Amino acid sequence: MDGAVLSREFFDGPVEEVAPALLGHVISHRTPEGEVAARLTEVEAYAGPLDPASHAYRGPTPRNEVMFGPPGHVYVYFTYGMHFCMNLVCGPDGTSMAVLLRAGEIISGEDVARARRPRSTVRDLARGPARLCQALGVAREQNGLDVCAPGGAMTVLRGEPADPALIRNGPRTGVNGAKEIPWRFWIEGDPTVSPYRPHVPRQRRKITTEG
DNA sequence: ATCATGATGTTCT
DNA sequence: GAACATCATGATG
Repeated sequence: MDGAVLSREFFDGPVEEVAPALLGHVISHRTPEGEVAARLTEVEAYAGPLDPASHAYRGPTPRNEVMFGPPGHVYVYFTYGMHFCMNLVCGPDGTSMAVLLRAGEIISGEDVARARRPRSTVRDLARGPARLCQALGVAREQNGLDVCAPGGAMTVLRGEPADPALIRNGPRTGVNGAKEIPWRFWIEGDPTVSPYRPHVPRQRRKITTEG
């Protein structure tokens, strides 16, 4: 790792091309606790207004506004009442494409990541989108950060790009709409890639058939 | 290894 | 009110 930050132009393109191109590069986040870096092994592309699975499908809202801004910024959202997930915004300002970072291998700051996820094995530290955010210390406060600024708290560093022969793609994990769009990308054989789970509708908690 | 389930609260309708 | 780009845990093979 030579410390070079990926340029904003890298993110300023079609999301289905940027997403696989990110595999092998490195997301790094510095906090007072220390710096943690993860080599990306699994991502998903979301295509804005054309994509029923995208948070931007129904247009801008307070939550998704950074998706509509310039590329190279982080979109963080809160889900299931307890987890954060992070995306990198792609495409020109005014469009709303983004790449969900789903999994990675911790390559530096492992002690800090382990302190944040004390019950996790090393392999599972960033194996899943919410785990990745936890290991990196990413939450609401990081929403909107620019990852293309050298010296910034959060950056995407140039790593060894994944061998194209090892990149696989398939349907996105846990999404309801547009199940046929095969925009999950991962590095075949890497142990830190998360297990695929199809979408399951939540059953209603309370059933009041009696009384 | 797989499967089922509960936890939790924000966001949009 | 319903859905939600999930995870940890415990049961089972």
